[in-house]
Amino acid sequence: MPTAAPARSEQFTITELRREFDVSARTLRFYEDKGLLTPHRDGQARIYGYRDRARLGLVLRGKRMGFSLAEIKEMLDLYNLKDGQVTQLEVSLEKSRERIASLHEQRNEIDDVISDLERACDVIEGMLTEKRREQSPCRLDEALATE
Amino acid sequence: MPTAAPARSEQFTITELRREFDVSARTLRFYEDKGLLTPHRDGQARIYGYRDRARLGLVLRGKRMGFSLAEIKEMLDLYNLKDGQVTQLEVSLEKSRERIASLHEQRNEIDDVISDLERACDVIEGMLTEKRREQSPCRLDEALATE
DNA sequence: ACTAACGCTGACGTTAACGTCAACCTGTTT
DNA sequence: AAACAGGTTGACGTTAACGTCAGCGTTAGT
Repeated sequence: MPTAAPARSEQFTITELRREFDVSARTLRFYEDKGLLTPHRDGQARIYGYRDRARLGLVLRGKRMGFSLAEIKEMLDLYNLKDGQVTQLEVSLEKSRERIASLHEQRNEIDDVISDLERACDVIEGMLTEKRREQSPCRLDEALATE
Repeated sequence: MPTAAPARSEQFTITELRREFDVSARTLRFYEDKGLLTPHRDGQARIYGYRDRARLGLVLRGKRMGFSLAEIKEMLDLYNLKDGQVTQLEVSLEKSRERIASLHEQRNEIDDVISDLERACDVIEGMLTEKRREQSPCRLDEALATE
């Protein structure tokens, strides 16, 4: 009767996972040491489930955003409350909100950098059109002039 | 009167800068080694100008965004072309645009994480109100079982 | 003159996040 | 049986980004 779980095993070996996400096996084992992944075993071999696969995706996204593995773990643990006490839930809620706030800040900084770089692009384009117009017939002179 | 204005010197000592930005002196010297800052000297002592101060701000912003010092240096060098050759300008322009594109991606990922966390907050809040009313079992993992 | 504050230069230590390598097991193919 | 592909566990190496510490030189105040 308790065959509620789908017999369709959505399991991955370590190489499957590492190819899909383009990471090394060493990295996956390292993440396991750090508690970011928790595959079970078939004998000695690791077997990753759907959950681990999803978490790995989140870890890598976190990394692309510049978070440390410790920070990422903290964020992941927010999804894993299962049956926390009320106080634990409250703490998690506060942490989530802090994280959200800092992410908004980060977003704003990114916006700033983007507009900075866009202005820089405009300037470079201006320099390029100007440089191309003067066709530099005397390149040698210029080269010699600028020591 | 070719007197340079040393009266209100826009110069900073290492401790002034480190206090303003809350970094260590070691860090400032390290950034100098890496070519991110280029203070001149009064005898042995470093003297930072407005330019260095601005660059330091950009470096720290870049760090908050998760960039390595090498990447930050590349971005800073985009502001420093002065009078490059045409090909160099073209390269810089392309690099700037790539950087802008990747920043847009990063921004989108941040948005994704933000909405993930906001949903998690909603779920946690739901669990809290329910928990406070009665001692019912909670199932955050099922509630979050996105796909 | 002495000390305290501030600054400098090495040089070694540290942490995070892996890479690399050796040695081993294990099932499958040749 | 031998080799091979894929997996495992240590253990040590590496890089980035600093921290820390020792030793030394200059002013400024007492």
